[in-house]
Amino acid sequence: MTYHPKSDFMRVMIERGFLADCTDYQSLDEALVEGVVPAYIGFDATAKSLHVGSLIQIMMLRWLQKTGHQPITLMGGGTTKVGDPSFRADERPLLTPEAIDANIDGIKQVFAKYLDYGDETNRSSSSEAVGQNNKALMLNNAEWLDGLNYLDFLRDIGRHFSVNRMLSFESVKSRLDREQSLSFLEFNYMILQAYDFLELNRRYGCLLQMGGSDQWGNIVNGIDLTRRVLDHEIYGLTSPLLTTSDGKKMGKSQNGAVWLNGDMCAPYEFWQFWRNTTDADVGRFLKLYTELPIEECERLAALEGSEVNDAKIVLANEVTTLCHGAEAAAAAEATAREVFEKGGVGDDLPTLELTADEIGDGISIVQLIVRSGLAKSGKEAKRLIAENGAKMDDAPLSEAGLVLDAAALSTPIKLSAGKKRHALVKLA
RNA sequence: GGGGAGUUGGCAGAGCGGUCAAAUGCGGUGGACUGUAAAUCCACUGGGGCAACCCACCUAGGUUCGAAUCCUAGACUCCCCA
Repeated sequence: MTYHPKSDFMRVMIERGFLADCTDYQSLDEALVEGVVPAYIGFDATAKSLHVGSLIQIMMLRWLQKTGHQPITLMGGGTTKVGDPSFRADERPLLTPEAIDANIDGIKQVFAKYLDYGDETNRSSSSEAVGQNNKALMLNNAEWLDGLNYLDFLRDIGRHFSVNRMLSFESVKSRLDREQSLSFLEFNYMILQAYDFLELNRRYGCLLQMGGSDQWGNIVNGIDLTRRVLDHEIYGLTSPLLTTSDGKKMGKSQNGAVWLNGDMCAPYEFWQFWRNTTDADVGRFLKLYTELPIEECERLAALEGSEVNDAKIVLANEVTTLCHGAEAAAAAEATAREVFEKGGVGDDLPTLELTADEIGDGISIVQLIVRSGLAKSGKEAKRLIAENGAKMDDAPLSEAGLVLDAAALSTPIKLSAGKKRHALVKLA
């Protein structure tokens, strides 16, 4: 990167590794110097929570606000009804409108922790707020997509799109090359997303759309459309698509996706995810996911040998603090130290509470392992036991048929799967 | 509208009447080595059940002593022609 930005925002993006590509570095940079730039990122409501894969976008919005600009979080209430086909091998199952609304409610919760939306009264404010402050805006594209009239839309918007060009986008090419079907419904997604950008520019003066590099095509479409319809020049900026250094997709743990909502991924598990970062990723992640000064990130990343573990603890603490608060981070760290350094138990371990009713005459150890989340199925639990990977209070379980009664559970027991995954079981 | 090909475990992809829960690769889990790292090596890896055992190769029927494999109908996908 030879470009030297004048704006704080661009400087941070470049320094910290957020920048994959930008449609026009210089003009965007100048706009950022001149005044408050409203910028948006869209989030589709395909699940009740976002996961760490979206954290990089959230951090971009946070930096945007920190450097004096206005973040707009756009919920895809309308677009989720269509489903983004970009770089996907198959069609997503269609979600019901109710499910989408419920997902949006879940997703919204997390943003309040990262962005300042101002007072309730300001939150839904319209154009009035724009340019006057940099309070974040929470919007939903269902607002303008739900009521669209098909023919009007085709005539006003559709005429600006060339199917030839749409087919040439990398995001759908692989799908077509693999001879997988791409429904007309999905094919329209990029038009709707482009229209979002147009509407956000028209209504809120939004100048910039950000997103992962998989969104490049969709973003560029919005820029082109806005130029044609409104003759406004607006910008796009993408972040690299993150994989860990060992080539895996960002954000998976043994229990699946690492969610940002606390009720779907406990702070302790969240903390563990970061604590287990691969050595090679520590520096990169510190810059992207924490707000520690660059020099500090680099110092920590340079630690040698087992000392990088200290850097990983800092990383876990910082990221967990942003997402769940300082208290939760401290509790997670305390539990981790207790469990891993002393081989004991900690309050923050995933805990399964059973009522006397549930136990009845006794409950099998296999069931306990499954219900505490250490195995996905009974078969898996039994396999674990057979391979000596399952432990109860640190003693290997040898008997898969073991049944525990209420008396055996009168004091909490610790179940372990391997060396790293632990859970507590106790009476409610 | 007509013709052809296909649908197999988390994914990719073999199998084409019994020895098939089903090759192989990826992914995942456990173990060894370590630093709660990476790389490497070893093992395991469809589901339910404490177990006996049961369910399972798109769906529903059928033929067979016996079907993922054959037949019929249906659903979905891809290709070619109009």
